[in-house]
Amino acid sequence: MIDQNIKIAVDGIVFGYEKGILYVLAVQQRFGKLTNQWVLPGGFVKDDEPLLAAVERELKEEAGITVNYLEQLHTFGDDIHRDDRFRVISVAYFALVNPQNFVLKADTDAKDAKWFPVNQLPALGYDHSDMVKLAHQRLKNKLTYQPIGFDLLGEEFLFSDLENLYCCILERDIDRRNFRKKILSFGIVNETDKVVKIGASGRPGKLFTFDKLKYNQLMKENFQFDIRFA
Amino acid sequence: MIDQNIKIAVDGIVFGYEKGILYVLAVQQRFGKLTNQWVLPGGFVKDDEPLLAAVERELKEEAGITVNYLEQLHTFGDDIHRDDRFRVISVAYFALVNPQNFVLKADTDAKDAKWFPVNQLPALGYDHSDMVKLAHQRLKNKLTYQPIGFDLLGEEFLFSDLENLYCCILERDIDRRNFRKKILSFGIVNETDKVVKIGASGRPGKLFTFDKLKYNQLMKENFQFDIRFA
DNA sequence: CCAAAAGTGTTTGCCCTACACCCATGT
DNA sequence: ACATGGGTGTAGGGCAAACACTTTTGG
Repeated sequence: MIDQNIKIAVDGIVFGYEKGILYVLAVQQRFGKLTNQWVLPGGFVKDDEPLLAAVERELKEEAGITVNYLEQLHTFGDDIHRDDRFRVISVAYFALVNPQNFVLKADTDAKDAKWFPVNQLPALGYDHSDMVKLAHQRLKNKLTYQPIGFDLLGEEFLFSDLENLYCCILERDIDRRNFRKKILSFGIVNETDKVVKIGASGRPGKLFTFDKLKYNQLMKENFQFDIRFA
Repeated sequence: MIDQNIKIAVDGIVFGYEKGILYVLAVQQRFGKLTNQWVLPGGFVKDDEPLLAAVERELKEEAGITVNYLEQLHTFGDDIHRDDRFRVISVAYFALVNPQNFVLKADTDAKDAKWFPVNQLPALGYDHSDMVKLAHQRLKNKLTYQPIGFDLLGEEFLFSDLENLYCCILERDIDRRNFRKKILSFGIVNETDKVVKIGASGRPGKLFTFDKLKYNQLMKENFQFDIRFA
């Protein structure tokens, strides 16, 4: 048996989007040296637990959520003192969720769980602020070449929601007509016959749904999703 | 202290390119159950060793090489029996090297170290074949949006080398004129005044060098490297 | 003079960009 | 009727794609 004394943890950077604001989920620690400090949800991996299962469990336990999209981001293990108790290597996961689907609840190790606007995030414990920075970059990049924006929206959404999401995350203006034209040309959203009105006034808009099956089909045929606007 | 009994390892997927063929580095195990089995270079992380340092050390020890490019690829830890002795999580690294820079030598744990053409790679031990597949995909993708092809070539190279590298890795034909035009338009390669002739006949070609400084400068100014040809 | 590889411009068509007005609803 | 947000078409320019001949060297 190898003599090695390193512990392994997972952490989740969970993004949520609502009404023009991008949020990140953080939890407040209840125990240990960093009590009351805000950190990312996460924890140690169990001996017989796959990494993915570990993140999913932690997100459930610490904040009561189940995500729409989850992928491995990066493993943090170059700073051997990133946790000052003992050596911990953390596998960070990038996740997307529609915040409206959940009421946050902190049950196990977390005192509190809360959404923070990305741009008003307090300094987090450990190297978690770096993780958020990296994940935020990944989100920006990935949004342009993979249809992950839909995982931040509900099942049904207005075109303006989608457009605002892109504007907000990519931090630039988008031409409404060109955007709609492009998305529709992909053929991966379906128009429903429902119309809704959001604010107090204004014309109601049609609801759309993302057609994941169609997207998967297209991917097999060398389709390339790509949104890049000036 | 947390009760956890998981070991952590690193593995390297090292690509080399020479004369129209893409190679991967593998080593033959000298000890243990998988003796004589080909696997990727790698090994356990030391308690006080950053992950990056661990891969670099293993590549040096097991094959005597130092790479041009190294980045984290993915952490393999979902299959809890990927190593059947005990639970091991492996952080896989993606690396590029110019094979002409090194004579492979296997000194420590490895019986032998050898370059295999990617398309004629034997089945590797553990889940290392999956790692190679993933790394190969990463290489193909990254080649189109980051100038990492240069890390597979020597300091000086012919334009035809670069072109063939792209052809070979992306597995499609490239129009020589359009390719040269595009690369030159980026302004990230410099023409030297040297000319060399490769085969027995044919017109000698000019040597070029990659201008990394210029590239880094351009990156700060919102430059986007991008090679995608029909 | 023939074979082999390097070097070089132009035309065409498509897609991205830019841009402004009408429509449906609530107050 | 006005304010608010939804919905729509077109013209021009730039860039990528397609394409073939000349040059230099060795045998």
